[in-house]
Amino acid sequence: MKSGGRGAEPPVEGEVSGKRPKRKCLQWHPLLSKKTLDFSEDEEEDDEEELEKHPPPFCGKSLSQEAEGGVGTEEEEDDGEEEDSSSEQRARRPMNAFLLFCKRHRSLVRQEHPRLDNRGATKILADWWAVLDPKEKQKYTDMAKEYKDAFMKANPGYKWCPPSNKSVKTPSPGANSRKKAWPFSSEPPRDCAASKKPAKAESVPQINFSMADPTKMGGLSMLLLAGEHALTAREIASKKSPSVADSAKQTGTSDLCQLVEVSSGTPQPTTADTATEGKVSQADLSEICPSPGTSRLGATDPTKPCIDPPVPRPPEVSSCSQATVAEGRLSGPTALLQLAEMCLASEAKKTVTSAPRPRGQSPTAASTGIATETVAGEQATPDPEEEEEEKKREGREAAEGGASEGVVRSACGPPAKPCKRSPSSESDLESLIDTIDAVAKGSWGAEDDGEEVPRKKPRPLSDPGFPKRKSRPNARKSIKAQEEEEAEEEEEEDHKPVEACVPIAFPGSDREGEVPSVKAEPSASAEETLAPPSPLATPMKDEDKAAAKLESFGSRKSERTCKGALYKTLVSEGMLTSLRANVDRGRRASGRGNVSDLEGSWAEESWTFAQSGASSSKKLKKLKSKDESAPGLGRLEEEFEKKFNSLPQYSPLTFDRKSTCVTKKKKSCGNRAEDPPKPVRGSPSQKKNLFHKIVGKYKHRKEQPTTTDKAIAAQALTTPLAAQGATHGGPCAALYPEGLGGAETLVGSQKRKARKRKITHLVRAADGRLSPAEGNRAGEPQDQEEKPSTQTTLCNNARSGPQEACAAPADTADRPGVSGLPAFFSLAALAEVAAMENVQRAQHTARLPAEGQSKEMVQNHVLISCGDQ
DNA sequence: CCGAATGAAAT
DNA sequence: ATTTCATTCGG
Repeated sequence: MKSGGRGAEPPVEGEVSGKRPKRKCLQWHPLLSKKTLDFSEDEEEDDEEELEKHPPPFCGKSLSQEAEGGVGTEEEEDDGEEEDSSSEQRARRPMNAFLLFCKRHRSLVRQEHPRLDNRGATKILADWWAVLDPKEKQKYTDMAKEYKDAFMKANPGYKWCPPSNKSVKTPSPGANSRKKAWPFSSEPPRDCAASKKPAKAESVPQINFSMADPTKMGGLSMLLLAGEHALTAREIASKKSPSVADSAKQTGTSDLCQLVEVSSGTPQPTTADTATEGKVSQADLSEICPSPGTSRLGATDPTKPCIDPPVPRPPEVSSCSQATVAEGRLSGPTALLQLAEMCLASEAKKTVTSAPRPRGQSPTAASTGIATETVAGEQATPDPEEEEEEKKREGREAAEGGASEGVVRSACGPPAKPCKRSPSSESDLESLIDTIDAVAKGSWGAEDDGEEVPRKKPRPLSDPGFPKRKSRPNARKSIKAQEEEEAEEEEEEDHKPVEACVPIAFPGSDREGEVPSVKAEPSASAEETLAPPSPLATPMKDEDKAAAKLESFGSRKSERTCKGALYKTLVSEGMLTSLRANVDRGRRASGRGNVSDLEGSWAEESWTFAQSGASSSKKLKKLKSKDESAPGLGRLEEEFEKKFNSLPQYSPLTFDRKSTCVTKKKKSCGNRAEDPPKPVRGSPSQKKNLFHKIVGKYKHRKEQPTTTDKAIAAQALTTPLAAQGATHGGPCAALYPEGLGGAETLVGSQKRKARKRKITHLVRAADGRLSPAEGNRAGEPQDQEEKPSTQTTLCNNARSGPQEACAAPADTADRPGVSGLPAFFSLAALAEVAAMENVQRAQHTARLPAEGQSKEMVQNHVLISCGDQ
């Protein structure tokens, strides 16, 4: 249907006749995080957990099957036969290095160029990728490989292209209408779930992957994890050697294999498994609390179930919470929030028993209401309202994120763990988050994994008790000022660029940045996402900060506990369904340990961290939907995520920073320290190469320069200068020209030839330039921003070190293009170009940008010139 | 749902 | 050599 040829998508359920729809994929992947839909709410996550916990869960049939490879034959496909699942099941192919890169940086790009659409962003990303330092690239490549390997292990026979197959079928009812995000859910559930689920119920609505998926996920994830884990470790150890991958792989493989085996071992036994599951689902549910934890992690002991929640809850906290609320939603804490909510709910129940929940208020009101409630609850008693809250939440968890958090805090009571970490967070947000985390987490552990290792240090500050918001400041301070934002940041960077830079990245931050992806709310869009609810703080700052680093936080036990309790309650009450979402989150938060983890590095910590902070945070907030993804994927996802996060993220600044250094003096906004580090500098020769490259690129595609390019150019120019500026280097650094060697592939320049169908856009304009469409499309929108940004970049660069660059550009604010370019380009040439451009464009675009465009042209020319030189 | 990009795999 | 599909998300 649909127009498109293959389309099957929409029909998701629909079967398809179509060819292979992509839909079916299971997507085990971790990263996929985003997808998520919303349905997640419904499902019961618990099951997942439980299942997960059990080692062999089972359901996995599909999974296992795949893993096994089947029983013969082609794995996946077959499934289909068995269950339809197969159809759905098909896992999505693992992302390649570039995709990983895109995923990681797209948000940044978008941040810079809000107006730019994804296509444009993709282009930029491609450019970045092209110039990315080989080393950096290698990281992504390795990860991709790793990912792929793990994936393959998990799905032995996986074919990138589905055998024609059947199509999909499986109409899953709508579950995924959108994308199929979680295909698997549907299926598995069927098997396993079927039995159990029904009873429960209502939840049923569909999907669910509740059990099945999770289960699977669990299995997979474990596998993956293990594999990754192994790999990672290895990688870390020998990060240097290129071949690492292989070795790692092997190692990983074995581990994975084992895991796989384990899991697969179960496969057939579906029955048994199923039974188990079923059990779990229902029976266990009630008990869930303990069981999951226990089973899940042997190590971790779930032990005390809900202790935390009840306990603490200092008044102070409450105040904090309020503050939090005020701020709006923070992302990070989402998980916490949920947890809190859960806790709260549970408490409430206990106390009050369920009460009616009015819920009348409209959503909007809800938030407010909630806040109020929260407060009230704290002080006085939990009222029925709380439940209301739950419901509301349910309805719109996302929106309320902030509020909920607050609630959470109060409810759960912070265990008091003081940990704050935050490397860099600066803004209130951070502090808030930290606080929350701390509370929630209680124990936060270490973070992570080997790769990231360096940074960690969560040094807890002592927890002074949270004096309301003040805590925040204190915290910050104590931590050291990361937040200082402006000034401080710089300094910090200077101090330890390296650390800061560490590729590792900030999981949290990342997410934040990405979060926006939530997609659900367009309106909210970036701003909201980024910006904290409360206006007060500068939104930008927050963003930056967030982006900059927020880390995650994790809360495990407490949440878990809470969750368990809550869960129980809910279950008993039947609310489970509704809560499910929450639970998820909670669950997620709790994260269990999972497996192995051999070294452990990955394991708990990672996810812990990931989970709460990172992943959930934003996403959840906005939509809860996201959760699901998380839940579904669960740890696996998280791990990947974590790993993913560990990948270095380069700041756009590098390329271009919009910011405005000028505008704000502070770099605060503009700068985000995000980027790493890469010192990079290029030698002249390198530069030259770079230019060549660029030139070539342009030749091939004349497209617009895109920010990147410009940036690059700028960079190149500045580079030398910058070199010293290393400190700052941050900005410049990222990409370094070096790469060219060619080894990498020249990809950048030559974009893949257009497919026949696409060719259209290739048409050349009269001038010879690219077709207007292209040029315009990308160019225009970006132009404005780009231009400035470019300049900015320069400025920044300059700032960093050399003033030369700056000076020039600064002067000519007007003509960015020209100004930016270094003197050495022939002005005349530039001028001509510009003139031409202007003329042409002028007609078109009247105002604005004529320059901008011209600039582009100019740059191109310039570049070319350079090349020649 | 297409598309822009890169890459891996399949055909 | 070409085609699929993975991720993103605005049109």
